[in-house]
Amino acid sequence: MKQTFSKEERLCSHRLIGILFSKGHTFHQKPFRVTWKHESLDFPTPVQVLMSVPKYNFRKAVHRNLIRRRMKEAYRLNKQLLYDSFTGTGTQMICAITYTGKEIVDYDLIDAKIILLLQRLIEENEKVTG
RNA sequence: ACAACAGUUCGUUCUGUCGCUGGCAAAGACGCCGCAUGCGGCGUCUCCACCAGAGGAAAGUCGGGACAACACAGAGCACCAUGCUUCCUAACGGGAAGGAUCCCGGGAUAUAAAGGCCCGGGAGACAGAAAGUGCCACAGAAAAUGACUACCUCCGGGAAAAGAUGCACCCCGGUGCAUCACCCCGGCAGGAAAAGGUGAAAACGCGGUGUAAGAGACCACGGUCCGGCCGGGUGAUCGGCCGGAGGGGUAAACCUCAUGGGUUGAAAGACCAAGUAUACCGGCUGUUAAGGGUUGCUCGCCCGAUGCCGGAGGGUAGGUCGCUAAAGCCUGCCGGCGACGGCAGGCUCAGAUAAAUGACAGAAUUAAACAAAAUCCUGCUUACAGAACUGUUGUUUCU
RNA sequence: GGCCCCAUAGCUCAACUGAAUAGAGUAGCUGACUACGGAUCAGCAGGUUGGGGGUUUGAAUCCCUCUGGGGUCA
Repeated sequence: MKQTFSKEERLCSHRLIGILFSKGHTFHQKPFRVTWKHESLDFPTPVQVLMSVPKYNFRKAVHRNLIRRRMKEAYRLNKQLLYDSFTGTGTQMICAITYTGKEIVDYDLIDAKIILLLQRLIEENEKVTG
């Protein structure tokens, strides 16, 4: 099981980010807000994701970096759950995870909540693919 | 040894597993080219290893630059900034050393007081108020050509018991009249700035002479300011002598003087690729031009037929460079009180572009403070657990 | 990343080039009016002028610095 998090797995295109936030679907998972949309990509990876911590809640760059790195770490270690549900379906997805909590949370809690929202995304993907 | 203050330096480390960004070269895949047909070259991608990977403040964006574009010919006005001296620096509103002023503490001398002198510590945007304008509430006579009270002179009036002088009468000490002094009231009069409750601030301080009353009007002592000469110092300035002045404060009020500043900032800018609309509406002009050109204005300057300007709208939002070898860092020596500079040797130390330093476990002391590069450098300011060193002061113990 | 602006009573705003009690509307409290409430009338309270420092006799105002908030630039 690969645990990498390379550039192809991150959402970098300005154009796709604009499409995602204007036309994507949204749900909430306690400290996070998830925006997702099915989209065909130029890369073989099943999902492209971006992580964001808004400046409104965390004024200092150090705190934003800390939370975003914990989110990235949790996604990197658990993303195989999501990838397994996409194998063979041929669909691709773009997704944004925004931290909406107002205080800094430990890694263990972030890890548990990331697993929950990945399972929700798997359900949404199965609705489309049947 | 402990505590306080000041300054300087550092500001987590190691091991294992997984992961991120850049570099490097070996290997593999793909594409192109050359031919000697399975080898070479070039480009892109992947990738085992290996190497490097946030700060003293990276922050605030406060000051100054480098660099870039614009119109980097030029002139004037306006505007802005700075303001003791010398030095450091690429430059600065930064820094070093010094000077004067002010404040605090102590001491000596002297005494009417203020002040000055010596020692120690501290502070500040520290040019000019003697070029001009404005302002200085309330209180107070008055806040800057000072005159309200009180004072003096002059003028007018009043009062009269007592005073002085002169004249007259009675007749030998009295009476009457006039004038003066004293007293009171008044004045579009003058003098004076000494006393006066106020105020943040009151027209050099104090003592005398002087005068109608007074006053730096004059004198002694002291203090402030200006100019000249002599001496010390690169200079600010200090000391001495001579002459003069008497002038409230405020320039982080306008202002004056001196010095400096063109404007805009890497979303600057250069190149490549892709794509769209040479469409629509309104306005303007014919070469001695309309109009335009990231300077506040005027002049000047430049562009100006593939017409220009404005409105509304359409397209793109990818890549390369700028982008890190620099006013660079470390060590040693030399010069300088110091900031700093010079010489020699060595080193190469993030370069991302939705944006990289993390997670977990263990150990050292245990959980480690403040806090994240975005073109770069330099200073300032602000935040900050802990550690080390140096100096000063105080207390205690030992010799 | 650069540039610019703002902060005054619980709320919305004044106070012009410094002048001594910082003012108005609304909200609040008390009383009057009313059978009760609203409206109205009278009165009261409410401010470290975002924090700190400086200039000045005197600062909401002028200067410096910090904090918080907002705008703008391909």
